[in-house]
Amino acid sequence: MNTDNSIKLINLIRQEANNFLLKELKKIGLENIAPSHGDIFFVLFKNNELTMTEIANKINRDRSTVTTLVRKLMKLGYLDEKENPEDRRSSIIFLTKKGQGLKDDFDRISKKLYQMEYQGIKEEEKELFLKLLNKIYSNFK
Amino acid sequence: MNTDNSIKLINLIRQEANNFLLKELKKIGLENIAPSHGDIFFVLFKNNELTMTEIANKINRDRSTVTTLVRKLMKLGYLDEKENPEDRRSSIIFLTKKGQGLKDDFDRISKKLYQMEYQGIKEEEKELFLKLLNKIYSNFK
DNA sequence: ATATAATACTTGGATATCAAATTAAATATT
DNA sequence: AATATTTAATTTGATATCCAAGTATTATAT
Repeated sequence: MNTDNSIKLINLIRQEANNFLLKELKKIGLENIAPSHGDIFFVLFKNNELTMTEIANKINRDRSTVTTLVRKLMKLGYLDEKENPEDRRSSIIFLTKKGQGLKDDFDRISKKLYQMEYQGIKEEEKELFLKLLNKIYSNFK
Repeated sequence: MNTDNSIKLINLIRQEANNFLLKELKKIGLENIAPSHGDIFFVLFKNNELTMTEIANKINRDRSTVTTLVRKLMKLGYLDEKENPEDRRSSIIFLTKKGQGLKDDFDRISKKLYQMEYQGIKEEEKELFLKLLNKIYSNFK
């Protein structure tokens, strides 16, 4: 066999993980939301303040995409922006109180996701799996 | 550590694999094409004739999505349809000569993709990797 | 000091995608 | 046989996404 179905499986796993996350986000009141919105929360929990371009780089999306994603989260009251004193072309995006309030939920959901993912998989298998994912990713870059 | 970045890596690998495929498809004259279009070719190489619903199930897309994807490939001359004698609601989709002509290219590209993916990875590692992908997928379903 | 280039972001246009509604045909129920 | 339900496909409407083009600001080069 020259080929296998690993890429197909990767696509399927991604879909299932996304569906899981969307369902969990819905439970905490985040509706009509894409996984990319979730990614934005994650990078802001970690970094507090970021420009549009920084967010785009961290979540691997086009800047114009991030514009619309962030605008939506602003409209919903989870994010806000302020002037960047160092560069008037850009503004700084940050979490509002309402946005910060979701951190515990996100941590919990994230934990649940990985518990589900690795159910019945031994620690050393998991480590090899991660090693191989990293290797494969670098093979493609 | 409760969590890792495996899902993120899976997303990144998927993106890179998609980009690779889009680039390769462009080389053989298939432009403005999505990976899902490629998936349709693959299932038709394997099955010759399929209804819209059958294609949708095999490529894991909504039927309305498949409608537009197939219409596009028809307009480009790669696919055609004929009446389904068993059910007048549905029609049967099949590859034209032009579409069939892409089979060798697809096989070559597919081979190239997996060679790139598994570069520097031992056979037994690859097998465990596939086992784990299957396990993880079933964990999510 | 001024022109040019680079950067940050937005806008506009296109497509993939899905969900919900619609239409038509096949199947099941009464 | 008449009606109801299910199914196949499409249409409609919405959003995520990208790319290309545009605007404004900052950095660099002449």
